[in-house]
Amino acid sequence: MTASVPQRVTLDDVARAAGVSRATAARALGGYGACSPDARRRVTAAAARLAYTPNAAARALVNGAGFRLVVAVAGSTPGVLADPYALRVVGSAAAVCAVHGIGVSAQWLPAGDHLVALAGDRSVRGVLVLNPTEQVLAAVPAAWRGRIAAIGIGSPAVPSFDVDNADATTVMMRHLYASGRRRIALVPGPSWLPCARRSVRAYRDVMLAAGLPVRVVPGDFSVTSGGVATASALRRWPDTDALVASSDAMALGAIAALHRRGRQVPGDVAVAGFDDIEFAALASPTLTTASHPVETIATAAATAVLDGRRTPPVTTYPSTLIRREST
Amino acid sequence: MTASVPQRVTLDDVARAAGVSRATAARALGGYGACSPDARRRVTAAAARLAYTPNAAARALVNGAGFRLVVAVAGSTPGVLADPYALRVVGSAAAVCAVHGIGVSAQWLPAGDHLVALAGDRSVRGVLVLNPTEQVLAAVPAAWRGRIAAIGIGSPAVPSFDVDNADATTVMMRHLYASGRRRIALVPGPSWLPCARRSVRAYRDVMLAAGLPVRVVPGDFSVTSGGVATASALRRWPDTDALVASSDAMALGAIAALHRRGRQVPGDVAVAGFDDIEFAALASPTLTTASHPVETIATAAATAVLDGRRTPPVTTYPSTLIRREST
DNA sequence: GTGAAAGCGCTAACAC
DNA sequence: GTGTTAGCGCTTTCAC
Repeated sequence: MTASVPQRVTLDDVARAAGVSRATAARALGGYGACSPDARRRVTAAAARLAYTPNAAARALVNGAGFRLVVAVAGSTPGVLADPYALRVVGSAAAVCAVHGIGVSAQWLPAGDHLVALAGDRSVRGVLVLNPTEQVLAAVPAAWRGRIAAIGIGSPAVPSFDVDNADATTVMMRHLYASGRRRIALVPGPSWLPCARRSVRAYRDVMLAAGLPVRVVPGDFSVTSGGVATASALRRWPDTDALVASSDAMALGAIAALHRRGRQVPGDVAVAGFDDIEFAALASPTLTTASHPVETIATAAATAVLDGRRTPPVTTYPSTLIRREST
Repeated sequence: MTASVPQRVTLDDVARAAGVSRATAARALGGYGACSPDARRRVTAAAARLAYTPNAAARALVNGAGFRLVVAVAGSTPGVLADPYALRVVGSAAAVCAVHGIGVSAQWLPAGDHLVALAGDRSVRGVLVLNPTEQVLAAVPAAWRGRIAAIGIGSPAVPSFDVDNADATTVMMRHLYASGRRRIALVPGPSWLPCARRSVRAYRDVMLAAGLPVRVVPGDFSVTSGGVATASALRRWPDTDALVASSDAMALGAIAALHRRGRQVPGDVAVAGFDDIEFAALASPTLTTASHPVETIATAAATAVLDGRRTPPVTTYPSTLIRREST
């Protein structure tokens, strides 16, 4: 260890060391304006030698770029911030931000118009909206194009990064059908969530095409709601022989509820989840589920916002069926 | 919704609205210099009316305070960033940061001297070190006092925020002893982790005081390591009648390993965990564990760093025994 | 008690 | 191709 607090190196120091003006140094480093190869070389060398790192605050101040990525989580309660799914997104974003020398802050998004306030905040470099609704996206100011991305559905102004949960649902339904299940109930996420409606649609399509009854009991992704939905499904349709839940938490809650009622899994009722969390493989029976590449999705979305590149309107990530004992 | 992109409100706007100078407005809002009660009232009212939020970039620039809180996670691989425990800390910090208008970035801390680089980075407002070792803390520059906190052990320069895992271990040991267990093995965290050594010490004290054999097989908090440690413990001490793990993940891994070997839980071997994660209550058998107020701890540590208040050298949070079926 | 003014480090017009 | 200059929004002396 040498100096405990290294002297801060500014652009002025670099310029002086390279024998040029500050503006030239900025151009050389930024690579935008005109600059002689020689000057560029000298500046680059000086910057490297002095271990120059630009002051992000000054940069943010002058060009209003902002210095934090906000992860805005839509949902009905502030508790959505503690959701494991949201945490994985925030964690991935925080790792991406570290590389850019900025940070991520997380906040609950009770309604779309809160996004407008963020747009007016100069400290905000960009926004990642988690689980947005059409209303939330409709509130996105046009000026935010390129500085916002959605994990969930998108809109013309907001590129979407999401798992292909319609396909995942279809694959899961076919798997259950192939293994002889016919009275299959779906426990999707809350009905206000567009991706939950996507799963319902995929489920309906398969069931109707097979001439089977449609049975949907919405949950909210939580363990508790999985138990409640299971109770409700069994009450309404006692002959149910399979339960497809849109989260592993709900599926695990469903298994617990079935066991409490003396039903065998998968003997009496097959149960499938979604996410492939670590404990899916530890449950008894081990849980059949579909993978959900949350970190990949969040990293891509954060990178797209921070790099400000043009992004396709929708990027879909595949989900893989993982067969275990519960089906 | 009115204007799509609200005009940014600056201190100048507030000052003008309140009919005072910018300096007075700053003093009134900051509450430091001299300021007449009347001016203060007018300024406060104007700020509220205009929904003024200070530009953190400008503030960071002028007083060099930085605009991100870095969560530095010590560990042997970058994978520690994806650990559920680290994610909960980052998530809590991100929520605290949102209130302050700044962000959090997360990075792996392979060695203590990486902290020195952070100290030289003016964009860094403060640091939260997760699971530090004595070596890591020894590398903390003195100038960082008040801008750094540890979740785990501390040092004279770094205040510590941590759960009382010595006490938690002792309480758990007494519980097992009281329920008749005598051949109790401990599966603590990795031996480089000071808090793991604390648990071991508490465990030894109880065992030695009771004249019982000391049996320790370290793990790394993961499900896998819980299984490996269990196999190792059963091989070395086949008469083991209880396993105390320092994480619920390891305990769940231990239960799975025991079941694979045909051992009953808790009939043959009692198993206890630590953390009280959601799935502890869903496992079969449901898992006896001890609570770990991670969010409370992380929020307190982040707040202490961001507020820059004087902090006691060590703040300890209690853990509660949660009795379930596995013991 | 209050205002004027300097300056944090950087970018971007604008002259030369 | 390069240097000069004017701010970005805020804090903080220093006069008054």
